[in-house]
Order: sequence, then C-alpha cells, then structure tokens
Amino acid sequence: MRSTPSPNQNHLLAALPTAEFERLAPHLEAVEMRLGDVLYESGEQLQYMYFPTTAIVSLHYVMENGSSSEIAGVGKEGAVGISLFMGGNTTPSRAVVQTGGHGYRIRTQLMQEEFKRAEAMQLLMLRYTQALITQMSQTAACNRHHSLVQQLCRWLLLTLDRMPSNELVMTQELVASMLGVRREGVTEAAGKLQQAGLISYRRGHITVLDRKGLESQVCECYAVVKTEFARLLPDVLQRQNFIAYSAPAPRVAVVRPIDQAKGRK
Amino acid sequence: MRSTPSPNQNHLLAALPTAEFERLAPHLEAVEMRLGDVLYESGEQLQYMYFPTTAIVSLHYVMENGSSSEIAGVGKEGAVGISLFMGGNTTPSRAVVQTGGHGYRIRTQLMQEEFKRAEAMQLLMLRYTQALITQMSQTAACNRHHSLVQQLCRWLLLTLDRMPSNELVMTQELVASMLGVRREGVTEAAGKLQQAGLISYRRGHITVLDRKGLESQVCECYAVVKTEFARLLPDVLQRQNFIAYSAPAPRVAVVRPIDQAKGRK
DNA sequence: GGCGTTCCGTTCGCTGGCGTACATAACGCG
DNA sequence: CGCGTTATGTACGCCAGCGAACGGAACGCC
Repeated sequence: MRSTPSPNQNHLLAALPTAEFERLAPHLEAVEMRLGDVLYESGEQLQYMYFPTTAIVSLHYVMENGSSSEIAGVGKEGAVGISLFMGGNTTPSRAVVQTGGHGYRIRTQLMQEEFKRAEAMQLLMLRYTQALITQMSQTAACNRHHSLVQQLCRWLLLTLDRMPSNELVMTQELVASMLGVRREGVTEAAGKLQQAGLISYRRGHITVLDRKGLESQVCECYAVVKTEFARLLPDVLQRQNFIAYSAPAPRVAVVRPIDQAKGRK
Repeated sequence: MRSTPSPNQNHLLAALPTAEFERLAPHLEAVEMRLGDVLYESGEQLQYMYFPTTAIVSLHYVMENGSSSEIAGVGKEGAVGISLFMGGNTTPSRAVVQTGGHGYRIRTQLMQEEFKRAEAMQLLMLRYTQALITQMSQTAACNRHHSLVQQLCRWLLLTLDRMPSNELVMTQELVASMLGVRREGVTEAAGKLQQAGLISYRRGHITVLDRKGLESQVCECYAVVKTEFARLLPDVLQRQNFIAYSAPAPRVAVVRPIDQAKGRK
C-alpha cells in the first residue's frame, strides 16, 4: 500500500510561499477520493475546498432530462470549490470523482479566511479561476464545433496530463457521460483511435500508446487550455520537486464513506 | 439625440455603496459602443474595464477554422474585462459589441487598484464572475444537448433582458455567429418561432411579441442563469431607481473610432 | 471453473444541422 | 426612383451522432 501523496503534489499548494503553506498545513486533511464520490452536489453548500493530488475530479452539469456533460476537469493542477471564495458558496454544477486517488481538503471557513488575507493564496486562486474559465469556454466552443474523435482526444490528453501513468482506469460509459455523448459513440471513436495505434484498451482500462499521435489528431482546444494554464500559473511548476514536505503521516479520511469498503485498514 | 445614460444604469456600478461609487465616478468615461466594435481581441492586453449601460457585448471565441461562438453575453448587468483582476490580463476570447449603445469604462490600473482595496467592488466583481461562470457552463451544456430552436429562445430571452425595448436590432447572420451555427439554421428556427406567433422580424430587426411563449419553449438553461444571477447579485436590483447621478455631462468617447461615421456631431 | 454481471461491439433507421448554391426581397443611397 | 447592396428564403444531398435493441465477451466472485 502506497503512502499518501504529499500536499506538494498538488501544484497550487506547492506554489504557495513556504510561510503561507506552513500556516495552512495543519488544517490540510488528507482524503481518499474514490471513483464516483460526489464532493458536492448542485446547489449544495460547500464544506471544504479540495486539492487533488492523484485523484481527478470532474465538474459536471446534469440536465433535467438526465443527460450530463463535463464543464471542466480538476486534477493536481487545481482545486475544487472555487465558488467558496467567489461568492454564493454553491454552484449549479456537481463535482464527481472521475479517477480515484488522493487529495487534501480544508474547511470552507479557513479557506475563506486565507483568501481574505489577500496574499499569495488569493492571487493564486484568482489566476487558477481564470484558467478554469478558459477551460470552460473552450469546452463550450469545442462542444459546438469539433467532432467526437477530436473531443475524445482532447479529453484523453487533458486527463493524461493529470495522471502519473499512461493508463486511465475508465469505462467507455463513463467517458461518454463526461463528454455528454452516447456510449456507442465513444466505442466508435475509441475504436478509430485504437485502429490508428494511438491507444489500446480493455474493459475499463484505456492505455495511451502514442501521445504524439493523439496530439496530431486533437483540435486546437487542448493547446489553448494548456497554454493558458502555463501562462497563468508558471510558478506552479517551479517549486515542484524540491520540497520534501513531511508532516506527521495524516490520517486519511474518506470523502463520502462508502459503506462496503470500510473495513480495510 | 438622447443624452448619455447615467452610470447607474449599469447594475454593478449602481450596486456600489455611495462612497465607493463617488471615488470611482471621476474616472468613469462615457463611451459609445457601436455594433461590431471590438473591445478587446484575443490575447490582447486590456486597457479598460467596460460597464455597459445600453449596449450589449458578446464574449466570443473564434476557432482556427474561422467559426465562432458566444461564450457569454454582457449587458447592463455586468462588466467586460474580468481577467484584468483575475490575473493574466488577457483572455483567449474576444469581446465584440453585439448591440450598439452606451457604457462607461475605466482604466485597467485604476480598476485593479480599486479591486485590491478589498471593499465592495471586490466582492461584487467576484460574485459577478461567479455568475458569469454559470453562464459559460450553461452555454457549454446547452451547446451539447439542446436544439437550435431552444438555444435561440435562450439567447433571445437573455438578450431581451438587457434591452430597454422588445426589439432587437440584429441580423440573422449575426445571431448565427453568436450561436455558432449556420445562418440558414437561424432562418429556419426563427421562422418556426414566427409562425408560432412568438416573434416577428424584418431585415435586421427582431421583435418579441410573446415573451411568455418564448419562455415556454426555452430549455432550462435560461432559468438556471437567471436564477443564479438573482441569487448572487440581489443587491444589484435594489439601488436601481433611486439614485440620480448627475455628473457634468461627460464627453462621449468612441471605443474604436470607425473611420466613416466620424463626422457626426 | 462455472455463472452472473458489467462492459463492449455492432446494427438499423432516423434526424438535426451542415455545406452549397441560388433566388428573391428589403433597404438605403445617390 | 432606380440600382446596388445586403438580408432573407428555399432546396438538395450529406453525414455525424442519436435511440433502441441485442449479442457476445471479459472479468470477478463464489
């Protein structure tokens, strides 16, 4: 069993100046996020802000007729729950864990106080929000104009960038609900990519074989989002590897205690 | 010729406490915004933040292949240029005047300073940004799941809410570029609405005859956006009518001096 | 190692919106 | 008032993605 990843694996936390980070550290609670966990529901008051390290969270909008689509994804490069400092404290969207893993969370109130200090955290969060807005805009435009295959490529690449390996644990059904399309559509699109030798997959696992190949198929949207993140959050990549955070191994909380899997230690 | 509308006609400016508003007022410059004026181009440094009063601005994303779609619209309820305080100071989108009219603008630097004071303006702007995010998310989802007719209804209603009258000065071609669809598609959709007696139009003018009727056709997205604005910016509607701002009639600047129309007084 | 469940593949007809091409009609300028 | 310009109407074939339905295959559990 691997140990819990350090908070520094979240790029935003890692980008904080040491002083600010240390102030926050005692309040960071390690959490395990399991596939399907709902961090917050549409319209629900946010209790925590989440900083994924190895997990990936999907911000979703679910329509009245039940169909849904992803508005944006959040992984180690970001944070879930920005509306907690933007105002209103809720959103009409839902946050669901798309790839199981770990992360940290901090209570809403503490985060709000930290934000109000108007120091590094505030700037960081605002810039991150700006980057998130770009991602949403691009999703809107991409939904309108690009083919399913292109969108699948975009989604795969964005997800891959948040993963440690090149294998996604992910059913086609799930991918379909992310993209807001039919499952059969994903089967077909993924089939094309597999035939082209770019990916291979089996029951619930998608492996990217040829990243460059995917990049050559993807629409511009991927690059726009990546570029914008790099521009807005350049510092985020710098402090990365040279900090060894070693807090007393925190207890791991589970986001939404799922009955069954409780008795494992 | 009507006189320039007062800054209070912009809901955000009107929602500011008197003290803050007065501090800003001397720096507010009245501008005329004409159809097609570009307030800022993709990637361009923002010189001003704009507060429309009677004009409507469309935030657009233009794809490499030339097609485009609206990400969000901004009228008297909002402001153009949020990235100026979010960070980065540019966006990958473009802001174009969609309905000619008036507004006010303030220099980037002044606005940034005001924001940093962390008083009412900051809170207001953050909440507005949150509302804008909702609009963008909803656009993304709507693009994916709803029919052109529904989207047209949504767009008409959102635009109508920003207009003083029930007539939009707008060609079908322009509407098409907003929605990111073909012009012919708009002709067809608008035709249906006209046959249903909900709207009527002639060459560049669309008149809404039956607002309730449109609301019965529209998808949920319209209500979600409206509700979210009302929730996040309730104060905005309160100070509305009871302030009579009377600055010395400001000189009207033109956003992007369009050659031809210059010689009018 | 069998069995049930979950996931994936494939098919068929359908339709909404696309691309193209052209006709007609309204406006506005001289 | 006529003429050019610009906006709108219509038509045709096309295709991506939808909806529904079903068969088969992989995995995981007992």
